[in-house]
Amino acid sequence: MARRLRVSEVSDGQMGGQKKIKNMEEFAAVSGISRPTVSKYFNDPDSVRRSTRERIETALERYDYRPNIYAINQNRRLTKNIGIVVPYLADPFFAEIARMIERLCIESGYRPILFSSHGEPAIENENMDSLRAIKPAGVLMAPLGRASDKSAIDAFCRNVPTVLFDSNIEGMGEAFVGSDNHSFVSQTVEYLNRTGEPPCFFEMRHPVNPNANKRRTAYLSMMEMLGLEPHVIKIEGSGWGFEEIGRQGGLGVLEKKLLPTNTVLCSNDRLAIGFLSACCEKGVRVGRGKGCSLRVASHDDHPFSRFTCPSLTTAAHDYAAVSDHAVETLFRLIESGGRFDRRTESLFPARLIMRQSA
Amino acid sequence: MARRLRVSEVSDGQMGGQKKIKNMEEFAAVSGISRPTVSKYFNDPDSVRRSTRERIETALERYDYRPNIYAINQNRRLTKNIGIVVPYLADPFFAEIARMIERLCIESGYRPILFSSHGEPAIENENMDSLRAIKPAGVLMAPLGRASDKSAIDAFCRNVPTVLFDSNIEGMGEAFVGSDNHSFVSQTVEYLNRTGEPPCFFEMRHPVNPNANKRRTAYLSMMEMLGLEPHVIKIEGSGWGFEEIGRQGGLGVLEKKLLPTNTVLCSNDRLAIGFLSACCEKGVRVGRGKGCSLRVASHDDHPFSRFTCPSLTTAAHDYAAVSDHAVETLFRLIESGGRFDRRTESLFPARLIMRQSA
DNA sequence: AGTAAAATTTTACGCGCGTCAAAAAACTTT
DNA sequence: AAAGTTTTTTGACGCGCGTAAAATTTTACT
Repeated sequence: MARRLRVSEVSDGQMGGQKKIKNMEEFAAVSGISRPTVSKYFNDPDSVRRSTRERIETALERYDYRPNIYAINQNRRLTKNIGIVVPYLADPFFAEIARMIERLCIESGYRPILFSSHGEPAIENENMDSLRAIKPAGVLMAPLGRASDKSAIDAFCRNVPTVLFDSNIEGMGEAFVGSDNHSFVSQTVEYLNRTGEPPCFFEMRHPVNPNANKRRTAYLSMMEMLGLEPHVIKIEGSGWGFEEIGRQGGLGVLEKKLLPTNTVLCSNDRLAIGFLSACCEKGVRVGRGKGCSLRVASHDDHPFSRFTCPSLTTAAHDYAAVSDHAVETLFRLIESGGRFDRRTESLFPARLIMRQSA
Repeated sequence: MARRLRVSEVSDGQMGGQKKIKNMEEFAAVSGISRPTVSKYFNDPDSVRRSTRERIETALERYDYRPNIYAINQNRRLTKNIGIVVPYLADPFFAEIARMIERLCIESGYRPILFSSHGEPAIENENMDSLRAIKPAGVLMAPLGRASDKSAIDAFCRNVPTVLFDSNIEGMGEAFVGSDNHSFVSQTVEYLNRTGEPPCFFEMRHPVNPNANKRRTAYLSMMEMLGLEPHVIKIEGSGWGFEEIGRQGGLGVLEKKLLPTNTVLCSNDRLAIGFLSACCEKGVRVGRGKGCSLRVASHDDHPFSRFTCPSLTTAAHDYAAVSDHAVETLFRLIESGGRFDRRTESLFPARLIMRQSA
């Protein structure tokens, strides 16, 4: 009854390694190792003796067996899954950062699983439900922000080891990793002020993302520090179609000539892309050369901002640093059993990218 | 021994529904239904009597229990997972179509899982490995194209019910759903020719995507049909950074004045975005108005093409039709046991979007 | 060679659920 | 009310693997 198979019994005669391995039992038999040891090998190849490891790996080449992931996850207390949640995957910024995070997870032997909330709180909640179902070792989450169901996120973070990134929600998750908005704005404002008229600040009246608020605050304090009068232009619109909102808002201020200066600092690149589109439509030449009546700058270094007309001067995220540190923090969190003694916030500074628009 | 728990034994006294349910056994106990019947309910709520269903759902409200997904998938012969593979998620076109496909899958009670190949064949192969591991009911795959490891994809499609979309690989997968490239090109060429000089065709010398070849062929046959002399401009560059490739190529042809006509038809929008960026840099005014020396059009209706300067005239995919039909085809395939009698190819026509660039 | 330490094998149980067959109970029909 | 039909319950097995304890083998070391 269930006695262990011996090599000779499962040998495939003249087929030479064509036998299909159904489970770890059979694979252990053909590799001449006991199943528990094989199991140990798959959990950590270095935990078995070298000669054992080599025998397993030899068998692995011949029989291509892979442990059933569902059986593994059912029995392990912690899976190797890592959830990644971004608010809006159609934004190349998030696609890019998700890509870097995925790669780092894979390199460390984890299985990243990517979710997008598509800008909708209901989907964000669904994603958290899906995440609970897969019992991840940890989660890296960039929340929607203002629209998020705060209590749902809070409850989630209490159950699942979570590191927030990009967009901070006070007190939630075991840590936050993001960009230092003050660094972004101080560099753009300083540069614009040094090379021309001081900028007005162009943003949505009801931004979905908490970074927007920090950027406005930073703008105001920067202008005060420089002894300049701030001007904040708030445009209408809701949702995640920032380019269109920026375009409509841009058409509005250009038509009504509401701009107090010849220099516009947009809260983020996607808004700026829309604003530049509006300038083009209105025949307003943008840039710092002669013949140009307007300078436009922004924040984020969105993948497309290099290709706007004119190319967009902006403050760049340190994508690599943010994703590296977020992943590293999550790994530390997992090793600490899912809890930190205190919540940490890590902010990375921006790098000014000077292009043609300002 | 393992005798069934009765309600009274698991009642939580005065806590009123706070007891944590560990498994289906316990949930069956508190709902007063046997475990096999509860199991049946979760597989198909309509397969149990109405009164039974209501008792289960009442208990569900009080105790929020969810079956362990790993145990389910281990025992079911077919999971409810559906794999979605796109070649490059940082391209908003794919992010958009992935979003639509995800939604359709969820609505039908499946669990979509999204993978991006990030433009690299090695990752595409890794993704197929990951997909095998999760034993999906079916897979919707947009392959990399020319760079794909064809034999790996072929082997994969033989094991897993797969529908290809966007980019066709002859004979692989049980079906293909995509756009009709001829429809795209015939509309743009016809329009450009009717409203001005006939276009030259601007493309990469070694396009990664098979649609590019079809578009060139369509351009040539269209020009022949109209009795016009075709001009194909092939630019260098490799990889998935199409905008930068288009920009470099654009700078090249503008500097060397290689354009045979004042009208350029780009193979795709991302190339066109780069080309427009080059025009801007070179001070070439693009559009159909006076003062403009160049017209530019393209194909895809990329999410950003509305915001280029000037906005891009292009031929739009029928995103909805392609994703609808791809998902529907996959569901039919799953119901047919994973095989079709013959491979079908479904192509959807384009819609011309006239904007400012041509 | 002898002994202790480390690694492996045996043996056995458990995870949470799908699924089956037979028995019991609940509805339906005339 | 009896017979027939549908649904549920009971009891049991299996899925593929993690894991623990005890027995055994291998390795390292004095």
